[in-house]
Amino acid sequence: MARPRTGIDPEVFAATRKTVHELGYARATVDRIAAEAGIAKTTIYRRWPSKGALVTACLVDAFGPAPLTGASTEEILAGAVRWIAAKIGEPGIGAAFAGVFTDAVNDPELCVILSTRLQDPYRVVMQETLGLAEPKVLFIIDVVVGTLLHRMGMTGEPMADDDVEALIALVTPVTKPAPARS
Amino acid sequence: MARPRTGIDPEVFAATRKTVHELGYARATVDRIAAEAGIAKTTIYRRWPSKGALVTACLVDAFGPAPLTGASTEEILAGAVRWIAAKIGEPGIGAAFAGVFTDAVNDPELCVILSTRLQDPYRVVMQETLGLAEPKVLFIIDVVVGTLLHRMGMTGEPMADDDVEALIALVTPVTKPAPARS
DNA sequence: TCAATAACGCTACCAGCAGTATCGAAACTA
DNA sequence: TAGTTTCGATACTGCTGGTAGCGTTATTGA
Repeated sequence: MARPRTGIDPEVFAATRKTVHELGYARATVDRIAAEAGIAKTTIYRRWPSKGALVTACLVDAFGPAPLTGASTEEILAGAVRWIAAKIGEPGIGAAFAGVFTDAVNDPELCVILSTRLQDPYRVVMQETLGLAEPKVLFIIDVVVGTLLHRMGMTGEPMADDDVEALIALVTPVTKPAPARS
Repeated sequence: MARPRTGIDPEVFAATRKTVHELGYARATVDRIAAEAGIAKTTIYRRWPSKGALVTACLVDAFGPAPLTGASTEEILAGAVRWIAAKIGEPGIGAAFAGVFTDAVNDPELCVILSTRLQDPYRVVMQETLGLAEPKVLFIIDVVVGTLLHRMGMTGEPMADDDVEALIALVTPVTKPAPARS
């Protein structure tokens, strides 16, 4: 093996985040990201099949493992919501997330990548940690992530803390067996 | 005045919905929409400033006035959620909505159009009918629309009825003055 | 030390799409 | 009939995602 696939990935991810933060997802062309990272565009396409896949990998790298800690189910969920809200509020992350999500709507291949690489790992861990069935966890993810992205997309700003707390209060009852409906 | 600006708008909207339904938002090019409507692309750009503006106008036309009827605040809200969920589930509507929303994330001008023409009218009516302050209504819209679009984008299918009911149960407490938080 | 090899940089290129410009034709008005 | 305004058709620009080909560099392994 020649030229070891030098661990440039972190630099590419950093360049992706910076470029998306400065220019937005649409104007963050692969050319610019490559230039920012100091590599050639072709190198990016040798490692990721598409722009969406690159940004998805960048998001996976940026999010890291979910901090599912707490004394109770409520605390664990609350911590997870605050964590994802903070992550989406980081420079470039929210715009990148909304961008790939947007692209994925009409790109089945990217949709699979997004579900598999980004959503599924967190879904599985949440099912195990919270002891909930898959449909409920999927519903919670829809509500939490959908709300955060909608706010981000409509206002351009991440959701304020008190609204995040309101969101936590909103989804907490879902974890309980009988959602107190008449 | 010559050639009366014949009311072709309905046909253009129908062509837009059909094309987006068949091809998705990204592949629904303005050329194709114009061809489907039997008019020239230039005519479209004489009436709407951008593709996003066209689709937004198409959505406004498709949604129409919100049916805010019911005996109580809860019933009004529940009816509104079922209505918007059904609309987003209609062929082409959900994809079009997700598409413009996506485009708007990195297009400030389109963002303004989307907020002004589509969201604001419903927000104002909801404030008046439900007797709620603007931040609360915005929060409800974020939760309801964000959740529906996230489900649509991730699965490609509209949200099932029982999940819509769960969503209604989720947001109903927000309308009450003291959200039952310790 | 010296090939062989694999990944890289560079340049050029293609295809598709949003949006613009131009001009002749049609249709309505007065 | 003359004037006005919109429409259709065509051609074009600019940008972007993605691909191809080729020379180059650095590492491996003998």
